[in-house]
Amino acid sequence: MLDPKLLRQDLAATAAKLKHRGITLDVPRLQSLEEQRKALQTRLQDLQNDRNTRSKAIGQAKAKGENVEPLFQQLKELNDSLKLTEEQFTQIQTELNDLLARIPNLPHESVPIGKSEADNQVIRTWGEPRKFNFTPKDHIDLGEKLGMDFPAATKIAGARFVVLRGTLAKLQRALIQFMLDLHITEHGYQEIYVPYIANTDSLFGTGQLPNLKEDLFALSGDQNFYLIPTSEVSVINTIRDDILELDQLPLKYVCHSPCFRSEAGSYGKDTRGMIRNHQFEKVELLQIVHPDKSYEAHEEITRHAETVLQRLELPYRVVSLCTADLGFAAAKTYDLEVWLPSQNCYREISSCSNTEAFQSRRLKARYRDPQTGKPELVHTLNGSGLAVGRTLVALLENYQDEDGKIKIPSALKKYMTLDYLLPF
RNA sequence: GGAGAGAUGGCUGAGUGGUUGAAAGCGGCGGUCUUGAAAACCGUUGAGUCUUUACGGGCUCCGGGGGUUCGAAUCCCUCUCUCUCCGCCA
Repeated sequence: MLDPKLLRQDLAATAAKLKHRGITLDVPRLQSLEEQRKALQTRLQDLQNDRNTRSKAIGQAKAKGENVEPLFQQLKELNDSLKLTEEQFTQIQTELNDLLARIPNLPHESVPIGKSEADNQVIRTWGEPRKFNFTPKDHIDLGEKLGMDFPAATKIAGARFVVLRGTLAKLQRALIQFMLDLHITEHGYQEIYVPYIANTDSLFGTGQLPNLKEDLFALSGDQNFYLIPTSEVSVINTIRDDILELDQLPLKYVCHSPCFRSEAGSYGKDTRGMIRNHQFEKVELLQIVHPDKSYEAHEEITRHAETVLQRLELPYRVVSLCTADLGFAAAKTYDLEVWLPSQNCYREISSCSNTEAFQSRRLKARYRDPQTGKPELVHTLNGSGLAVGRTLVALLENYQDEDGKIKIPSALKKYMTLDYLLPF
């Protein structure tokens, strides 16, 4: 959520920044709502003040044994107009809040301005795409002979799921272990295990609700539960409503979890294979930091995710998403894109974002400033380190040989204890 | 699933319709004393929000939501969560 003060004091400038994201603020409506809010709130509070002092007076009069009947009558009348004002105020406030809750974060000044993903900026490229002396197969063809079973998954659940068997399932597990160990022992993250189901407060806090409801799997029943689309939801919500001490910062968590996404609106995109599934494994990096440190942390978290690809010797590039391509909560995002030989292009495998105070404001997640003694909003960051399903895809495609064997990169040897995945 | 007990500030914990945003203790911060420290003593110490250039002032908040009342932490309804006992269970 944006700071409501921005919309009061700096509405024109804020609207201009959102324009770069392709968002048009209804400025006249916001202005009018804000004016009404202000007038109603002032009136309401005056009336409440009046009621409070008069009620206290009744208490005092009663204690002295005076006749309080006339006072009652006055207050009843006052209460009528108070009730009316309260209703009007609540209505305006709700309308304003609903509007505010749907406004995305403002892009950081360093974010390239653009109209579509075509305007994303390549920051750096690592590694050389391998030259094949045969036509490389895609992961679906390769996987078919390695234990990747889509028909079985379709029977169980439907499209956009996968069953993995044998060494391929083990390879996925090895990737998870490898990533966790790397981030824990070399990058200083604490491992954390969390629920994969979250309530509406949590999903509002990280920004999936109300705007991105369509992307979520909702559970039936009267509890308003959702499957998490990323462990970011669960991990970041551990600090909801908290006031942290300064010396607790930064908090750095690494979390492996499955992620569940409805992929509504992506019909026809990546329908085959493991690129875009309803359920996938992810190792996620989270940081909760002092506001002055968040851009430093953003570079760091990106480097941490890159390290995974470097150790696996997978060519990739880092892309700074332009204003039009930023996610709802992000002020700035670097995507990591890995080379996929079958598609002859780079594909997203990680997304590292600084949400600044956008999430923490929704969450009321704060730290105490020792100078002033006052609570201040923390900044939150998230980065995939990495999406495991897509890493598996990249591994198969980049490490294949002409016979469909897959070489295991040396970084994984300790977890796999074999040199090749062999087709059967 | 059955029976019962709870949810109050950073923590422990009192409060039961009226000057209670809340006793007391602990913790935190400031001070006195001391060469320094401890102890003791004194003071101070919740969050959010509105308004104001500021000083200040107001409003809201005692798990969430709703209700009764001139007035609710306190009474009623409801939901959530926690604890104890029984049953079931990976």
